[in-house]
Formats: sequence, C-alpha cells, structure tokens
Amino acid sequence: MKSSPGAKISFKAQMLQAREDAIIRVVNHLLAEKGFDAMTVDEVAANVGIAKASLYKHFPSKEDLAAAAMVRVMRHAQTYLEGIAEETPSLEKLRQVVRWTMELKLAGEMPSLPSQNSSLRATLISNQDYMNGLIEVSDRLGGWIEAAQAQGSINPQLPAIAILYTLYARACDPVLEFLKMGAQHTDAQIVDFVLSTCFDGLNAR
Amino acid sequence: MKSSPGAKISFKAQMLQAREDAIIRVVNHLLAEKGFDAMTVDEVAANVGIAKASLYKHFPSKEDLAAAAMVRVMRHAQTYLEGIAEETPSLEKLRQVVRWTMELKLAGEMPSLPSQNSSLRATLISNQDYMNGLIEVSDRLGGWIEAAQAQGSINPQLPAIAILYTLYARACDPVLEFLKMGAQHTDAQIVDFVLSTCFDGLNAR
DNA sequence: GTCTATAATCAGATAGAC
DNA sequence: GTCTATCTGATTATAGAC
Repeated sequence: MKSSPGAKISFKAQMLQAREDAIIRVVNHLLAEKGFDAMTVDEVAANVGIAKASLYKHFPSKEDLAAAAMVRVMRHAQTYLEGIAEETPSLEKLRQVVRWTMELKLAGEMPSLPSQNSSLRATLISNQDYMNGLIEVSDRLGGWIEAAQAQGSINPQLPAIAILYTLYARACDPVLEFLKMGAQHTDAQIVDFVLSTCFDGLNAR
Repeated sequence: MKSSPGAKISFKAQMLQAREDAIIRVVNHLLAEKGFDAMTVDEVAANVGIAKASLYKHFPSKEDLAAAAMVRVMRHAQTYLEGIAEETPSLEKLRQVVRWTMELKLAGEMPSLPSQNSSLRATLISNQDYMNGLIEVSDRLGGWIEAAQAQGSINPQLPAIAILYTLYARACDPVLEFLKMGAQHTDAQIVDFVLSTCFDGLNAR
C-alpha cells in the first residue's frame, strides 16, 4: 500500500526506518571498535536486540551492513562540509575537516574497513549511495586542495590526489590510537599533534 | 645427538633452519599481500610445498607464524639501522629509515598485522625475540629523534613518542598503496611524495 | 618430520513456522 | 518481519601411520 495523500510516511515505514537506523548505528560502532573482520553478524544482532535472521531481512550480507555504515558516514561528512563557511580560507577548511575526522575517530565513531578485502570492495563500489557520496566529498575536497595550492598555502609540488589520500588517511591513522593507549595526553592534544605532523610536518620550521 | 667438536652445526639442524626460513619467507610475503586475517594456514603450507600438519610441527599456531615473520623484519631493520653511517645527521638518518621502510612496503615485503587482534597481540608481546628487537629499534630511533630535536632539525614541540609512532606508521600507510593503484607515478615518486608529506608537511614552505 | 585424513569450531547465511 | 533451529563452508588445529 502506498502512503496516503500529503506525502506522509506510513507508520510501518517509519518503524522500518528506525530499526534500520538502529542497526546501522550498532554496525558503525562495532566497525569503529573492532574492524570489519573481527565484527561478527551475531554480535550485531545481539547488540541490536533482534535475531540474526531478522537482520538478514534488512541487509543481504555482512558486506552490505558495512556499506550501509559507510553511506551513513559519507552523509555525515557531506553535512559537515556544507556547514563550513564559504569565506574560510581553503587551507583552514582542510584543517577543519581533518580535525573533525580525527575527533570522530577518537570518539569511536569512525568505522574502519580493511583496504584489501575484495568482496567488501566490490560491495562498496557497486553501492551507488556510497560512491556518489565519496565522489562528492572528494570533489569538494579536491577543489579546496587546488585552491590552497593556487594561493600558495599548500605545497604545489605535490599531486592533488596525493594530498587527498593523505587527508583521508587521517581517518585510519594508527598514531591516534597508539597515543591514546599511552594515556599521556588528552584527546585534544593528540589531535593537535597529528594535525601538526600532517600540515607542518616533522621538520622544525 | 649434540653437534661434533668445532661448533659445527649438524646437517639436520641446517635443513631444519633452511625449511623454517622458507616458511617465514612465505608467511612474510602473504602477510604483506593480504594481511593476517586473510592469510590462511593452508595457503602457507601450499606455498611452502609441505603439508599443513608439518607446518604445525615447526610453529604451534598461526599467530606464531606471524610473530616469526615480525621477528625477521625486526632483525632486518636492526641490520639496516646498524649500517647507517654514524656521522650522518640525525634528521637524515630518520629520513633514510622511513625511505627504507616504504620501499620495503612497496616491494611487497612489509608484513601488515591488524592492530586490534588480541590473540595475536598476546603472542607478539610474549615473544622475547620480537620484543627485544622492537625495543632496540625504538631506542635507537628515539635517540636520533631526540638528537634531531636538540639540534633544531625536528620540531621540538612534539613529544618524541608521537614522532616515533608517526615514523612507524609509514610502514602501514595506505597512501602508498592507493597511489600505487592509481598507476600514475613510479615507486620512487610515491616514496618521495610521502617522504615529503611526512617531514615537510602539506603546507607550503 | 612428513604425510593423509579428520576433528572441532566458528561464522555467514537460510528454512520454515508464526 | 521476527523468531528458533539448522545448514554450509571455511579454517585452525590434531591424530596417527610411516
């Protein structure tokens, strides 16, 4: 049955949506905490509070669960990017994005996927929502990178793609968790250190 | 039977050693190619050309296989470190080590382990050869880091431990493989890019 | 020590009732 | 859609002959 006039969403559809959101939040959390391989579908089901078979009614595979979490992160990122003031200098925009990314990671909300797993890779690539989000985010960051290079605030010798990857890599930088394990510094300090190494480099200035 | 006078190693022991070296080389290669989780013991046995049960006579578990590979890498690193000329400036020593590390990775010889797996972590920590190697390497690098900071060639604002982790992280930097996948640059160029972002940072100088 | 064969376990996915 | 119960395949590890 289609929704009634006024484009109202049926109660049933709302419940469905809410449940899937709950699932994705759990998946996101588990992916951040233990990674794709260590996360089990049983665990996801248990944390959501439903049976595993029910999970498979919503998502056809473990890979699709992870993909859904990545789509969510992409949407989240797009929202953040759109919130950055237009007049902010390009370099500062990039710094803010990296900072946001690392804070997400330290908060245990950044899902981490193995870059080698091929079945997962295939699922992600064939996921239009994910790919669109990824491309849009990359385009926007790419624009900022080129602008920053043009105005001489970012090293123009480096290919823009190398810079883009370097920024993305902060989302899975093991330095953050190692420093956190050491328990010698606050989260804010850790972010500042990595932000410094990322943009200023290790060399003295 | 003990070895005969002259401290000669028995033929049998030599064969054993050679076989274990072959195993570790295979493990090292597979760990570099697919990572610990994706590597199966069957695969290792097949690549070595022996039965799986024979493998387990040499190493008691999959974790111990990985640990043996890490011990090998540590030894390799120590040899490299010892080969660096004493009079080389500290900063340059560090740059050389990072370069060597990344070249090893691009050559498919740098094993990569998941940082979350707890059983693997336990095996590594209880492996004296590995821990000794790790500590010795860290001590040496730590000395160079502090020297470089003292003479003002590396940012003295950063904790030495953060710098050490940042250097170690180059051994599992996804930027290298992503750039390699793009096939737009030679390995030498890729190394130079990442070396530049690591020491000079993204900012223009 | 090496092998073949097999155990034991775990995890992704599904059947079928309600 | 949700559940319980089960299937299936992959993978670590071992038994036991030679």
